[in-house]
Amino acid sequence: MEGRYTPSILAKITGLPAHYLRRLEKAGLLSPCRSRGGRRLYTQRDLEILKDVKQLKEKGINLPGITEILKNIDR
DNA sequence: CTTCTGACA
DNA sequence: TGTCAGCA
Repeated sequence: MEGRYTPSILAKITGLPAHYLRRLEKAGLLSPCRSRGGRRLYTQRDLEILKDVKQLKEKGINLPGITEILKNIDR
């Protein structure tokens, strides 16, 4: 039942641009999967992460800040 | 059309 | 963080 969210969907839900999702992935705080051709598949798991990321960003946190905070939580 | 990657400002 | 170019 993992929702396969395309970057546009996450961008809509999280309000983050598709490219920013890539940045989070590089930060190591996301858990994306790789599908056919190299397309990314985000799941409900990513939704939870992005939800936290969004909240932290609203607080005025940036990439490295959100990274260390979210990396502190293990689910 | 949509997504991915790399690079640059 | 946002935008550009090229590619699949």
